[in-house]
Amino acid sequence: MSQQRQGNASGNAGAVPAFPDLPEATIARLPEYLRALHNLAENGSDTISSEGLAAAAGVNSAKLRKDLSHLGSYGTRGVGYDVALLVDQIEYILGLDQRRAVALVGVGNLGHALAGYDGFASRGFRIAALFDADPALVGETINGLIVRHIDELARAAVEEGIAIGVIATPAGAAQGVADELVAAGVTSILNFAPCVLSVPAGVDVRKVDLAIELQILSFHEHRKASLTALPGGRGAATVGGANQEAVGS
Amino acid sequence: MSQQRQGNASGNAGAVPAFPDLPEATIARLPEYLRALHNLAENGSDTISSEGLAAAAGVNSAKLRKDLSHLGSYGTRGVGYDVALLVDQIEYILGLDQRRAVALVGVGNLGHALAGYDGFASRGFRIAALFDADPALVGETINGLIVRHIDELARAAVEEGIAIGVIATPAGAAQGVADELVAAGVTSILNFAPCVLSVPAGVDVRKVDLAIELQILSFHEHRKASLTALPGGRGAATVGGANQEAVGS
DNA sequence: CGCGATTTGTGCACGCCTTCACAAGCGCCT
DNA sequence: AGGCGCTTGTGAAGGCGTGCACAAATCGCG
Repeated sequence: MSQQRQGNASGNAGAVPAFPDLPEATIARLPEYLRALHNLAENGSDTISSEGLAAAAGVNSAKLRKDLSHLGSYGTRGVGYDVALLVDQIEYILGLDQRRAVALVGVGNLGHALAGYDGFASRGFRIAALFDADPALVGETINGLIVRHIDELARAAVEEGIAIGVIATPAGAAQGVADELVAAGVTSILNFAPCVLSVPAGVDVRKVDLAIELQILSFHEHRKASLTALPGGRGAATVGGANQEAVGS
Repeated sequence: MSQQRQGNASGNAGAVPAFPDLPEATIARLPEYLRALHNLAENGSDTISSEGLAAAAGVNSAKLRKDLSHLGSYGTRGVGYDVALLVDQIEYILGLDQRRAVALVGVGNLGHALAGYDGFASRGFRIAALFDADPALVGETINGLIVRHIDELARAAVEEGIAIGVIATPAGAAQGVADELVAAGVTSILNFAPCVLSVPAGVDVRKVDLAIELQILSFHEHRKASLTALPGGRGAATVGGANQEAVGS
């Protein structure tokens, strides 16, 4: 263990410390740990055991320890992890120390809510610009930001240093918007439109489809119902574990 | 292959056909296939090859074939899959043939948008009731539905036959709402609040945290940036594949 | 009717992730 | 100073999911 990070040998002043390559599954859980740690810090905890943090994040402790060990972690045996230090570590790894600017395209029903969602601001992001193709929406002010026409995307992206784009348009418009985002230099896209996006290599896309989540739940409902209906089936109340399946590939 | 399903031996008239237990990963992809199939059906396609459907759903064809084979699927070698038949199959498995009633708790910023999101209605769900704890919001009409006070949840849940609940409250209120949902007989919960819910066995919880998705993208931005900054690092444009990572455990 | 082209369904191997179990390390108490 | 209890970090095993590559099956055409 004890990866680089923290005063690395080469006289290089901080920054760019030969990036550790973490398993994707671990990366997807880091934000969850971070949230739990922030809660703990607010409650005045200085240190936390893997058991305690795991409970707060909804995972088992072995998984948590292995995850943290991947980033050359700083725990003390017999004591636990230093909350403040761990927060800094994870925020650094996730690149949250720099407040990233996000462009949101599509301020219809869902986009409007996202523009006003304070969970972004409170967790390291700044919605820097809003766009829409509908002239009726352009000019409207949401949360102190003016909705601009999508044609201004390229210019605004450069001005604001935007690297992440959020697509909240109807499915039909999403691919076009994605192309424009990529052309404007955006290299990460969060897609709420129910469709597959095609983007060049080097651009990351994550998709969130609200209906799909419900459909997965519907499957489990269907399964549970068919089990209880079964002649010898044991009751639903005791079937299956209460697994808190989190989203994230 | 050739699982049960479709005229099973026992004289059982349809319904409850000894539920096949599919891998979770497969279940999470079925809704994606379903969406692609609906698109194809609208375009007038009668049959589709695994290659074609895989492209439309953004996965590789081997994976798609294996997924479909798990549900004792109906493809014809040399031809492909019957679109209409496959739609029926998947909708049956997902339990979408019955239009499921959903209760939405919390009609603040995000909840308001979810209440108006037509993607739910168009994909097999009916938002049957809206709830909030804030008296200022109770009584408001959204999309033809009146917001009720949360105390009415139990009664409404029974009346409407609600089995799925959506939590769109602040994190602090989420656990309490979850408890009330469970008490009202809800056995599946979609949680948008950034916190871990604790529920009894037999209740399924899926979590969607919008900020987490951004944080994962932020990590990749950070990684890409540190690679390009590296002395011998190859440019960002060719680093990493354009992997369309979908959400879902 | 037979043959070739095409596409499904799947056996198999590989790699990732999870989980267990335990040695190593640290602090505290005597 | 020494020992004891607690907690981390990790080696190893097992399970799950992915992707390849091919045999089996079906259609269309001559």
